[in-house]
Amino acid sequence: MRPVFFRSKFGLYNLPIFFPDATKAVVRTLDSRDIENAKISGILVNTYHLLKEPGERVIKKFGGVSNFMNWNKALVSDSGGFQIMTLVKKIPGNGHITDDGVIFKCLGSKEILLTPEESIRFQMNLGVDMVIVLDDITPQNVSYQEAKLTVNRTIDWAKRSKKEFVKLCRYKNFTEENRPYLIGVVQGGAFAELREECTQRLVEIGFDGLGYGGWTVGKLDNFNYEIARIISENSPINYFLFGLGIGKPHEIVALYDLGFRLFDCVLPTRDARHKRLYVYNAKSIDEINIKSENFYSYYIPDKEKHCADDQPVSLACDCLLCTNYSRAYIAHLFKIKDVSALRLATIHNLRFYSILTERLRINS
RNA sequence: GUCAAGGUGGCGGAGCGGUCAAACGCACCAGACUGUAAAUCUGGCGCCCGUACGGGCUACAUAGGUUCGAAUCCUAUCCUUGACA
Repeated sequence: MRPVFFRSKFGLYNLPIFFPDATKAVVRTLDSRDIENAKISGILVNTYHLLKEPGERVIKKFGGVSNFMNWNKALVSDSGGFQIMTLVKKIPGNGHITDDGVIFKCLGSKEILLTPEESIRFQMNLGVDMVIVLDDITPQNVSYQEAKLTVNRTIDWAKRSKKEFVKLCRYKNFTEENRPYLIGVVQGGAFAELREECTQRLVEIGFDGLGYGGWTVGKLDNFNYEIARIISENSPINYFLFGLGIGKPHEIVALYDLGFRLFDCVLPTRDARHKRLYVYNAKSIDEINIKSENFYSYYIPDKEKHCADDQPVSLACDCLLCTNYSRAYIAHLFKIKDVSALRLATIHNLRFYSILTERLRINS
């Protein structure tokens, strides 16, 4: 049986969990109480971005991210692997990758050297409940040989990460019961054979779980569930399977069925800021049927036709927005570009996702 | 009443003889967003036909005129604003 709890230093949390991305130790437009009030039980912060700002010195002074942002629930950090993809590989001149690690030069700031060991060490200092190893993401549309190189480097970095992790756990006197989780990340692009090999070799190294990055998935509805299945079938049953950067609500439902229990994604928060609110096609939370084909749709609050709509955004929602304000009001707030629109919409979309995980628990 | 400046697409506002269906901005419409360089980006936006390349029609206050050609020059009229009476 797949894990049913996630152990945090603040307690146990039921799975599945959706972690909104609080990349720079903030879910954009929200404060930590807002996140809690959306019934979110965990967030994900980012190694690269926190290393850059506010930097290790500040985080250390607070004894970790939880104190820094007064967040008292589950906390996960990402390794910076995704930034290797988006900030270095995709933008020539922004840095370079070697077998040792990666150097970020971007955005006029000081150079940041990130090695697998450094990523682990920094994440341990963040005080997170789950640490993710630095990986070398397989870009889209590369040859088998190129993909193979990223897999090899990912494996090599995973070994070094594990070694560093064990060393630090010993140094910090962690026990098996209170140490953070450590998860590896599977690469190999769309090559099933490479994905299988990568999964098996990571399992040999030994982790608490494996991540499957959403970045390399196909476009739109062509989500590569087959790769997810390969990872699931080749990993131990007690492993956490983490859908990194995943995803749209129906993708989460589908991956849950494949054994995935942890998810993080910028979509609900970014979409909220871009005026796309998620709405369950149901008259109440109890009537939500996530098994149905079209269990949700979007509400775009900038349409003129909504300017006088006195209904709530969603009847199947108990968030701050839906229990207090009309569609007309949120449309108005967006129209006049008041920042409260972003906050209310973000809280709403996060509550949509926390309801989604609640429904998954009920249905399983 | 005299003089001056002006009247451009839903709005603001460029253009001041041809490359103008008219820059740019706003508004509006459509789309994107997946381990956050993102409160962002892309496309459309007179009417008709075509998926598109494109073609046709009507337009820059109104009516005339000059010119091969006018949103752009001239005349008259009607409005707007300011100054002087």
